Amino acid sequence: MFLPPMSIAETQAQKRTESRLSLARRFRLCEISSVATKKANKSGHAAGRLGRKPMSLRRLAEYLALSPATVSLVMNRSTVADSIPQDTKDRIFAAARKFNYRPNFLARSLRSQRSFTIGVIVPEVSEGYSATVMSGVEDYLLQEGYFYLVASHRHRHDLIDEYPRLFLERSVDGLIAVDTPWHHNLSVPVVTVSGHNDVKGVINIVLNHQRAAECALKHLFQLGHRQIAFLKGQPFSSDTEVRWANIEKVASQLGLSISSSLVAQLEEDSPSPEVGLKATKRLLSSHEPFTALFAFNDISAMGAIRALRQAGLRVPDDVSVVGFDDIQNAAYQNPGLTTVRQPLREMGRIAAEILLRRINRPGSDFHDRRTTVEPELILRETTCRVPNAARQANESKGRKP
Amino acid sequence: MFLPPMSIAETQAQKRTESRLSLARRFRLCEISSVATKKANKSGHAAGRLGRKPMSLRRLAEYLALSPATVSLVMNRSTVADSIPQDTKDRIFAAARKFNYRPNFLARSLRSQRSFTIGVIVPEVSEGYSATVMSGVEDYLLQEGYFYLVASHRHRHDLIDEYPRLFLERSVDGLIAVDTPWHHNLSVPVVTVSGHNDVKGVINIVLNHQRAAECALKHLFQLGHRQIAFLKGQPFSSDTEVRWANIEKVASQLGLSISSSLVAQLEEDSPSPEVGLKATKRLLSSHEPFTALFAFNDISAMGAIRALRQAGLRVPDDVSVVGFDDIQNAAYQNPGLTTVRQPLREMGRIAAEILLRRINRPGSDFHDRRTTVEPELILRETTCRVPNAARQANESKGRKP
DNA sequence: ATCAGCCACTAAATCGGATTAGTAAGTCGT
DNA sequence: ACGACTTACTAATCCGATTTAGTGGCTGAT
Repeated sequence: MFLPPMSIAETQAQKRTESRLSLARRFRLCEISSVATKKANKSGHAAGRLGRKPMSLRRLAEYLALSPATVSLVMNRSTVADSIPQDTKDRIFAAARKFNYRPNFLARSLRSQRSFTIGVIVPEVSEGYSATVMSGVEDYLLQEGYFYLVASHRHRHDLIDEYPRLFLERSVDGLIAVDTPWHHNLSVPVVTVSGHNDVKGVINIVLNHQRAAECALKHLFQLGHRQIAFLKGQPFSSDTEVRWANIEKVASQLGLSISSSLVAQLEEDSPSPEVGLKATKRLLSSHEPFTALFAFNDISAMGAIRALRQAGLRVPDDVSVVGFDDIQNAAYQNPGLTTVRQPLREMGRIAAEILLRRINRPGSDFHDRRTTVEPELILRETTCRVPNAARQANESKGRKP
Repeated sequence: MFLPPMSIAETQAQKRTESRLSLARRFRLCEISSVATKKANKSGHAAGRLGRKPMSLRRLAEYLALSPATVSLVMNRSTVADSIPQDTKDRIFAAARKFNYRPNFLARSLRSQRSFTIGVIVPEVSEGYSATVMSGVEDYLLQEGYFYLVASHRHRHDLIDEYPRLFLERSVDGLIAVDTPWHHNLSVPVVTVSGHNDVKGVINIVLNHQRAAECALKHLFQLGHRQIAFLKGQPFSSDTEVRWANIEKVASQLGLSISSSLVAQLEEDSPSPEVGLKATKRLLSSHEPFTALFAFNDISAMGAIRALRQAGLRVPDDVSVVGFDDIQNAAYQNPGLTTVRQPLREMGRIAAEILLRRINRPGSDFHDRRTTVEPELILRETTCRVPNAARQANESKGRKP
């Protein structure tokens, strides 16, 4: 038996939703301690004040003239404490409240071998993609009484290797890796978001990339675009290859041919649109005409738009642009960016949910190694029907072969 | 004596920069363990593999036919171990490497009362401001061998109260609060970033808001703008009041009068430019003319630009816009956003640095309760000289009173 | 009368390492 | 030859909980 009170209640009413209970559990803690601190403050900064050591189980037991064992069992609502009369229990709770007793987390974790902490490894916290996923992860974790440690590897291989080790050393109960290549086989459950390496025991949360490619390409196709340029992701991004494979697949299904000189790979490791700008310039320098561009993400799409503008092309009149991700302010670009939305927050939430499930019921869930979420095309203002001149050119081109 | 080896080296060479040492320390750990895992893997998935329990101090001591005390002292390079002959030490290190021994963090922390973990509380992880600050915080912390827990309060007062408590319960060594109103007086060091409440014992990292106001207003003033509209921050944002006070101060120094109908306060709690859009619409509905707008942040500036466009006004030709923060893609707006840059990453780094200093040398540093960083005006394309018609109107207006 | 069973607890081991106070054996000086 | 010092360690306590295996006293059934 471990973690906050209510364990009994949980066993008894296991059918009720877990999150409900966790909320209740958190609320209780909160209520108890806020009442306690108020009292403490009134009675002349008793506890919780700088310098004063927090109440320990032993001292609480001494005060109550009981053994630490009894107090612990009662506080944790262990079944072993069933035989303890209600008024003893009440005395214990009252004393705990009075001294604002909170069990030492480290001691507990040491004993129970559970830290209620998980590690999250991302390329870079300040970047929108990771940050949004984290936000979803956090949402679920905190609700369930877990906390998380974060580390950004910034695509350095040594750090990608080292951080998981450091996390394990700190006894995390599990790990979530976001957009990070994963080869480890660790002793704790791992869930990856947009990880595409098939390591056994690791569950992946991935986007339906086939559908994503369809969203974007069908849309452009229907608008009459046939000469489409692409910004392909950086080699280190774990989505790059799958996404590209699906683009090729869908393109061939649509009968679209992809010209290799209309594909530019993003290169630098930077969260700036600059990366997209440079790639698009390379695209433009090939002088092969195109009427639409499908970017690897919204950030690079923004850079692409700038490059196109600088080259005297209008967006969308001359070139339509489709982004990917639907980051926070994609809607507020000028013009508003048409993009393939990834439900990033949800992906984070799901990752956290699956991870906790695996932590709490080890052994199960080994079947669905992959969980897929669906993209959505968000129509805004960077795409339009291919201009007449271009269309004619396209059509005649289409007729020739 | 605690934390990774090298403590002795640290004492001996205390004059050398600390970060250097920490890096060295981390490198050593890294080197040792990677070598060890390689060996382990070669000799048939010995340790580190799923299921196998990690080596403990006791078992290591047994293997060496020494007491745990000896091994601990040697591993920690305690001065007490000075008298132990080098070959015994070598045997110990060799064995530790062989079995990939890593001391249990929880046990250590429990004993030494230090968790080498700090808590970071932010309004919302996925929002650019907090995320960028966190990135700076992380940078410094991980370099120094610390990890951090994160919690987003989303401006809910109950969570702002509760999370610090939960952090303390988890024995964090210190706390960083980003853009969060702070009234607590906790038992661990606290550093706030853009916190403006003067709680004793809490150090604030703040922007030089006077200079920031000067940057923006002087710039607009020099371009001839006299009728300037303002988007004031949400009441819950801890920068709102200071910033506004400084704007008023600088405006009066410049002889600029601020018309109350040209001030709109941001209202909703959302990271979307929508908030700025709405406020700007309110501004426009007053029908009082203005030639420039100074937004509370870049996000709201983006919304403002959209609102202006929708009202048929051109940016910057009809209305100049200045943002605040210089977030990631402010440069890639169309047109590029002129803004007052806050060195957010640096603020995070500094916060972490000061926090660790206070943790490691308690009692000192109580003097400088406030550390100020400097803003910088980033000129881009959303500001220009006030148009002729407006200038004439301004001038005649200026002459009248 | 006796034995089973319950009640209300508690002693003691455990988690894994840090640290202080010692101790036994050997060396050195006088 | 004896005390002082050094060398090379170790025993024991502590950090603050959790948890198992009891234990003594009392009740009720046979």
